[in-house]
Amino acid sequence: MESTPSRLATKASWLVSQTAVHVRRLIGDEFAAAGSRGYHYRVLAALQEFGPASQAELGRRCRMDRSDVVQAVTELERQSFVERSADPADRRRNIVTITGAGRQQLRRLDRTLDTVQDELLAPLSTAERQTLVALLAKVVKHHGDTPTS
Amino acid sequence: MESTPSRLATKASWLVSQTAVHVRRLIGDEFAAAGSRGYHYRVLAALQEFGPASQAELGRRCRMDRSDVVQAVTELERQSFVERSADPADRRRNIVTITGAGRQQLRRLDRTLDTVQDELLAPLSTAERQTLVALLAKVVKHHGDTPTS
DNA sequence: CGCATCTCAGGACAACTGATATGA
DNA sequence: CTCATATCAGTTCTCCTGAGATGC
Repeated sequence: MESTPSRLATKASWLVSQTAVHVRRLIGDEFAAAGSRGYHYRVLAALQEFGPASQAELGRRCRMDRSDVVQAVTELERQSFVERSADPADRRRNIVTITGAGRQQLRRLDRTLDTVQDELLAPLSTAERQTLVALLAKVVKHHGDTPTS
Repeated sequence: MESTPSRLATKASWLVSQTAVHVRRLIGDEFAAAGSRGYHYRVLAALQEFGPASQAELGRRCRMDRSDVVQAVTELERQSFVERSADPADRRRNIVTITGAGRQQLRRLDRTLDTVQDELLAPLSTAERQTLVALLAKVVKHHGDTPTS
């Protein structure tokens, strides 16, 4: 059995990327079977938690590009998971609202994520899982508060 | 300031993916400026550490698809960072060898990765960094030993 | 024959860029 | 005029699939 170069095995960047690969592998098929993908989940989750929002708002909350929001909302609209309506107060904006079916889809995707969480962190103890999540949250928060733009 | 949905902020899958985004942002431009990308680094690192290898072998070590190895090696060959030669013992195989220029490029990319490592883990203490790397290594190892194929 | 290797063509996803139109 | 919003078209990167040609 060939082993991974040791210089890679000790680098956080490699480990993070590889872990992300496993996440995508675990989630990918399940989400696809549900007719969704990562972008859809993010949008639905933001709408559920913060209520109706403009697309620009969604982009900032979900850390998605404006153009990807357009596409995701269009697809979600086609699936009747969200609704787009003009904002009377600002006619540039679309107000995006989650529907009942959208909430149901979100619950379904949420269950998938919980299952994946367990599979992904299978080799870790409960304490280790909490530690990992806390450390990653710290890293994400730090770089999230110092955005590229 | 809009905040991220809390259901995302506690999920390991989201945190891992977002961290991977930051990794790619930090590495991306630097690697591109050096005329390389992640796949190139992996191949060079494997060659440096284990010596000349066939492309199939490189694929297994770097966790890369066979078809991506072909492309990466072709590009590295064009940059004179590796050399391809037929294996006299098995004429199906190409023996890929790293060149002097390739070793130099690898050192350059390695320095970049070290810098990125520091930036990425900036908000963590030394002990926390070690913990994070250890936990991620555990996860990657677990899922690596249980491959999809 | 089965099996491994290399190669090519192309798809899916996430992230991103630039240009354009419109309205505050 | 400046700025924000929405949209469209297109690129890059990684990961992955299927098919073909060749050689063990």
